[in-house]
Amino acid sequence: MKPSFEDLKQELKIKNINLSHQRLKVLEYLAQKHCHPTADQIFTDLQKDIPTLSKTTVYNTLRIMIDAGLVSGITIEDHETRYDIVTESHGHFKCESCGTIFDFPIDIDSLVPGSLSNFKINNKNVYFKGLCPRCLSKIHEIK
Amino acid sequence: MKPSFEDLKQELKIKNINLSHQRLKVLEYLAQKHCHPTADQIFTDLQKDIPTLSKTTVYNTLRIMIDAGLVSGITIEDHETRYDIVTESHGHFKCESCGTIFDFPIDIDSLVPGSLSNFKINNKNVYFKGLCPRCLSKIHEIK
DNA sequence: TTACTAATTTGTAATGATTATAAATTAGTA
DNA sequence: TACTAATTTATAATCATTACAAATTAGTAA
Repeated sequence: MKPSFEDLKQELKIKNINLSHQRLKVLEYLAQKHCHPTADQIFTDLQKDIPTLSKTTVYNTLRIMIDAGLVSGITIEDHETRYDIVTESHGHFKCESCGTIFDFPIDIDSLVPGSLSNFKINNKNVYFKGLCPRCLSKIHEIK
Repeated sequence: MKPSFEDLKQELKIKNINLSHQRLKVLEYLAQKHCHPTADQIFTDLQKDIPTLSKTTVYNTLRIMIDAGLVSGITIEDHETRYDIVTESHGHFKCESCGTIFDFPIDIDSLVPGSLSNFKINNKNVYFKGLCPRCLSKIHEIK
């Protein structure tokens, strides 16, 4: 269950982060679209609302949100980071054909291996790669 | 258990990939050092043996090995790929302080979630981030 | 060996995401 | 209203990776 935009605004206030117009728009975008956008996608879409928007601001804002723990950045190859409102434990599946990222439920906490008992684990990630149902069916059509 | 350098050479022969000097050196490096090096680390170290080595060759060779299924490239943030001889299922832990990557045993196959039943999964990855024991003890020393 | 062809390597330049920097703008406050 | 700090913006820099084309090397058949 994703936190609502209102919840997120609350969080920022608590952490003493100013709620500027640009920051709110970026956060709203992430809260509403659950599509794991790249920084560039966020920039391009928000530019329609905020014509003066700068890409640097998008990057700055994402950094601030990540540091505040509201947003996570995930990298699944392709040297492009995708951003996501932080939610409960889930895995990511990236389609190698269309690039879409899908969430899937997984109990990552049950994964804790005994061999890391002396490590401080801050962050756990599970990601799979392959083909999504839509791209699979396209391949069948071609054949 | 990592495959031996001889096993890997065998694999390449079977796949009809020429065993050039440069390719063998890259493969040998990965088979001997289990340190998940970056392309740049491989290049810098091998340059001592092969002064004429080009970084492009390192990238080319890694691409060929990945396509052949002998090597895997992992990206854990930081927009730098690290390379690794493909072995049985294991997770990766990256220390956020020193950057070292540690392997840990984990049964990734048991993770298959029912919600991905219509997806074709080619690749499964588990990575954690945090602090390794050595960096943890350094922090304690400072305090 | 020699000559020819294909594969490989190399160096340089291009790409593209991200970051650094500093000036311009905006917000907050007394 | 004036001042200060925070934020945004535009531009340039960085850095891993890729594209490309020339140079080298290897493989093979005469």
